[in-house]
Amino acid sequence: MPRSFLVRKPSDPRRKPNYSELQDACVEFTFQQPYDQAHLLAAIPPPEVLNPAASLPTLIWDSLLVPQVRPVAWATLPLRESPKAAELTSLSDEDSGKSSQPPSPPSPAPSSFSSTSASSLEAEAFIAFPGLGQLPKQLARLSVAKDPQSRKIFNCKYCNKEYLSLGALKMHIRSHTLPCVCTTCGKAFSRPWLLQGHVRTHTGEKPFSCSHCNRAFADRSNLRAHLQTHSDVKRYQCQACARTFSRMSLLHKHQESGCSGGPR
DNA sequence: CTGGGGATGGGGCCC
DNA sequence: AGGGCCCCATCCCCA
Ligand SMILES: [Zn+2]
Ligand SMILES: [Zn+2]
Ligand SMILES: [Zn+2]
Ligand SMILES: [Zn+2]
Repeated sequence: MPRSFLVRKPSDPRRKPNYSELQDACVEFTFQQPYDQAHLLAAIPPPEVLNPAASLPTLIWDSLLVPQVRPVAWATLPLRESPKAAELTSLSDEDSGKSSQPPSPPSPAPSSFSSTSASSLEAEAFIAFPGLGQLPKQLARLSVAKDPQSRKIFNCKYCNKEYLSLGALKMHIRSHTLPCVCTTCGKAFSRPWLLQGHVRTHTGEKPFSCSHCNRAFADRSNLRAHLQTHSDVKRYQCQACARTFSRMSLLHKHQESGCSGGPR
């Protein structure tokens, strides 16, 4: 129920961000509310289920600017050197340069769990399941196998996903342990910056503003999506009717609702 | 019903 | 090696 946390304060737009709320990042915390179901589900994502090739959006921008032949389906590959990225960078420069963090105060390093080495995995497990005794420890223990090419494979004990690096696995495990907890509402997140973005929903801080219309956003990605609305040529095109859309989700809606547009 | 905003999850890259 | 940050993908809602 993400929306339930939406606390906008239109009458108090310039309220100073309560950065003290960030201190609670990744501290011990006992879940007392039934956890958001969607959140739990998201914590165990079967990536293969998430529309593998259902969508084949044509990024008009990219196809225009990157003449090389490549599968349209992969047109969403990150192209950091593309003009698109350049524009984003330039506009975000107005705010805070390259950093997505607003003028950030000296953020206290979350120390309670971020000790390095594999022991941090266990620490996080205990944080996430304070009442489960030894179980988390076992769950968090790494299972290292080897694939046919004799590379190490790290399995997540929560969902059995495989990773080729310990770092990747550790990062993933955070999505189970959710060590970063908002003191305002108790919602937990896998990473500090995710919590930080969430805290903005409490503070109303919107560090990313559109240079075209002065509208501000709390999230850079949402600003990016907004920028599309200023563009004549939208990134996502329906292959059947050639209509373009600013968002993948809109293209999906269009296709699922039956594209009536004649072929061309 | 469509478009757009809000919120959030995760992988990847860079320092 | 790990933390931070970036970008993408989605889902949910509302005007
Ligand atoms: Zn897992
Ligand atoms: Zn909160
Ligand atoms: Zn704008
Ligand atoms: Zn169409």
